[in-house]
Amino acid sequence: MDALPGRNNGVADELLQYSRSGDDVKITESVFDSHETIFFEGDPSDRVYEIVDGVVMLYKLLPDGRRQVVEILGAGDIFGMASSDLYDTSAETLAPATIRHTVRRQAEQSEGWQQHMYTKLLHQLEDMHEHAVLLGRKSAFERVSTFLMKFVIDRGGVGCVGPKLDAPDESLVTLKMTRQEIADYLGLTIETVSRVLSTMKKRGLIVMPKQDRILIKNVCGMCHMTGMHE
Amino acid sequence: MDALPGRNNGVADELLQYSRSGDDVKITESVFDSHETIFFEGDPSDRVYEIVDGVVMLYKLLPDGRRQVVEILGAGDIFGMASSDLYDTSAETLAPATIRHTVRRQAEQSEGWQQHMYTKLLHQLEDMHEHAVLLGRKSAFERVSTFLMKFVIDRGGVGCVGPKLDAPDESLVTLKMTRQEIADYLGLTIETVSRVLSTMKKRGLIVMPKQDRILIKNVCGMCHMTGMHE
DNA sequence: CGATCATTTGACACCGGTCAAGTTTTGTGG
DNA sequence: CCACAAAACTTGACCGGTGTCAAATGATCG
Repeated sequence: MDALPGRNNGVADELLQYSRSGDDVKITESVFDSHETIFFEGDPSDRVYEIVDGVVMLYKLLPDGRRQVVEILGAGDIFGMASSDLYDTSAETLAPATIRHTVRRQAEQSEGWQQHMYTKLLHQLEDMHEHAVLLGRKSAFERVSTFLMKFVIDRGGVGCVGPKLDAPDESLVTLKMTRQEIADYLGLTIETVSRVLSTMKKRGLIVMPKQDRILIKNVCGMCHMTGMHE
Repeated sequence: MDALPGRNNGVADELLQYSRSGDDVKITESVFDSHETIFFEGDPSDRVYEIVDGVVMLYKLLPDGRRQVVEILGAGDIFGMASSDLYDTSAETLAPATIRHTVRRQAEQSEGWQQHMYTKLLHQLEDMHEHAVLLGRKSAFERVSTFLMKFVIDRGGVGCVGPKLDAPDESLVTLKMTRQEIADYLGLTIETVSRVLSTMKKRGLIVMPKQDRILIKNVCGMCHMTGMHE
């Protein structure tokens, strides 16, 4: 999966910028492989993280093992803030990632940082609102369509320009999530995700040259299957 | 529905406290009846609101009318912040409410306000994570149980003390939402909510002296049906 | 090339949605 | 306070979309 389009995939300099107000603030940059755990739900929330590059998912587990992926974050996004002294989710990379971290207490003492967080958290909250609609009210087909559209840049949003006329309206999406992770994000089972993709293939809506490459043949058509248009 | 337990139901003085940094900041306090709309999704997001008293829901609609209630807010909670210049949800009172508002641009210019928002938004985000688990992974029975437990103060949380032994572990909940609103919050239909409550009644888990009064006969037992314990 | 894991596909069950009555509650006017 | 209408809620019958379980197929990596 490529970094999510839409906002701040630029240089990740927020921690650097805002943590300097203290005296000996240490910023550490680490490289993670794909599917490495950064922290677990319930761990002491003593660090905040910023994604320089890569993809990270936040998820929660129920005691019987059911999992819900609650957020998918990309370059420029920040995570690890917590309202208690424990993380409320686990964090795991979905793709190789470069991630900076610093001490949460220090970051939070910086006024500028908290102001920056205001913007970041608002975005995250609005994304969660949208995702709640998906989880609570959309069919399996609509969920997968919405998911695929997330990775099509500059399309499907409020200011969607629509397809260029008399040109194929295609877009190639490269997934960096397994079917299980997609299912856990969309509130479905792995089998349902697979079946929906197969149906889309059968109907000529997508082509799948590899399991993790999906060519959307008609972006505008796909967009109208998300339940969000018309 | 009573104000949600758990955090900041005290005096709502945040707007007052933090908006004073500008010179002629105007704070307006209004009284709303039950089921009055405060703003609609897509309206210009020029005000921020603080609940002094009452209950407010935020919801989103799909074009075909499907509705998802994404947040339920009580005294001390703040809403109307937006990352764009349009509200991403509609806001409507669930109970008679006293609500303060001020100009968003003015509030956001206040450093202290943004810092305060950091804490507020973190809480809201964590609530949304929890709600995503409910919407994505819980059965109808678990959803309704979880919903009812929201209104039982000091129980079911991480530090749950459990029931007092040799005493009935009861709790009376007064709902301020219609079945339709509960359904739209839990991602169910009105009929399913009704059926689950009837089943709980049949099993002696609850007593319903009125449609909006639910006496939980065994809080600890109810808590174990939320899917969150063992 | 074989072992292992991920994905797809099939058969079937069942939870929760849909549609359609009933029933209870609420609100209004006399 | 009652009569009536309207709204909210409950209940039943039925069905369809997803989940479950199992097997087959395809991908990946020594």
